[in-house]
Amino acid sequence: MKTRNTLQKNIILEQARRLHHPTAEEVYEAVFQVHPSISRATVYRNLKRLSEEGAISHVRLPDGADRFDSMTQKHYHIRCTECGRVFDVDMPYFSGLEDKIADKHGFDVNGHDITFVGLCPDCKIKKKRGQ
Amino acid sequence: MKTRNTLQKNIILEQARRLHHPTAEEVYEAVFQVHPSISRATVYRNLKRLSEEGAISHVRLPDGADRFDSMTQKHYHIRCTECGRVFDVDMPYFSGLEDKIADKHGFDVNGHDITFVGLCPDCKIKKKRGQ
DNA sequence: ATTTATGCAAATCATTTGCACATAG
DNA sequence: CTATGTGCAAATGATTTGCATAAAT
Repeated sequence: MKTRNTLQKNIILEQARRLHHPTAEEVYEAVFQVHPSISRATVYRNLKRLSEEGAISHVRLPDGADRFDSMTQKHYHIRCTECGRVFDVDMPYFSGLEDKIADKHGFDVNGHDITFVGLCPDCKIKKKRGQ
Repeated sequence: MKTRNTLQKNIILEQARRLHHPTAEEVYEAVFQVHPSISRATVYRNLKRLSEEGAISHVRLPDGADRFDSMTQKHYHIRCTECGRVFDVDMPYFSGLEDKIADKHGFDVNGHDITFVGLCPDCKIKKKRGQ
């Protein structure tokens, strides 16, 4: 099946790129501002297609809704336990990590993900203020 | 609030420990065999309590339902992309990993998780047979 | 006796799907 | 023209919650 170039798809890509690790819902809200007849299903479908086509990447985290990222190279993420926001981690990617475990388990290891959790700078300040 | 020792809680712990990285649904099914009046809500509530109390650990993965693990020390997991089963990874825990990123982001980093994905030995065989 | 836990059904949250209609190629 | 995409509403899957009743301390 060849994929088409629709108005909706373009706006969704634009907003997914403009926002910072948005969830599908956040993309929906942004697209809604400029194209109010958009439906959530269209946003979900296009985010899926766009990541299959490699225009964005689909970030699945161990908690909460999936997010989308304009940075398509492999890298790690950190999630704030307080506000839930997600940031890129500036740490080199462990390209050799898979090989270290393959033999021990008999798995064909295809990839890995590292997710850090912690308290982001903004939430640290809010917490300090609160007490 | 102090937590009570109920029949249900004991059976849930026993089954969660006996099974291998079960989902809540798998625990429910196992408990149902011995105590058919069990409700899913009770299973979810007790798995949550048991992991808060440290009897089991709550494993959140970037895909699919949460799982529970009798191995309560920190360690990594690998998930088969074909059958979805989860296994422990026999690789030393990176205890110093958080420190490496803290300064660059202003986060208070509290932990990390590594999830590997790949094809498990059983699914490798099934795939080979299928073609 | 009092408080916590259970079972049920309904609610919630993220995401997917079926289907009739619209539109890009 | 015809296949692919859209919008809607309903379905799905995982998990949580409100509430009346039951059981543990």
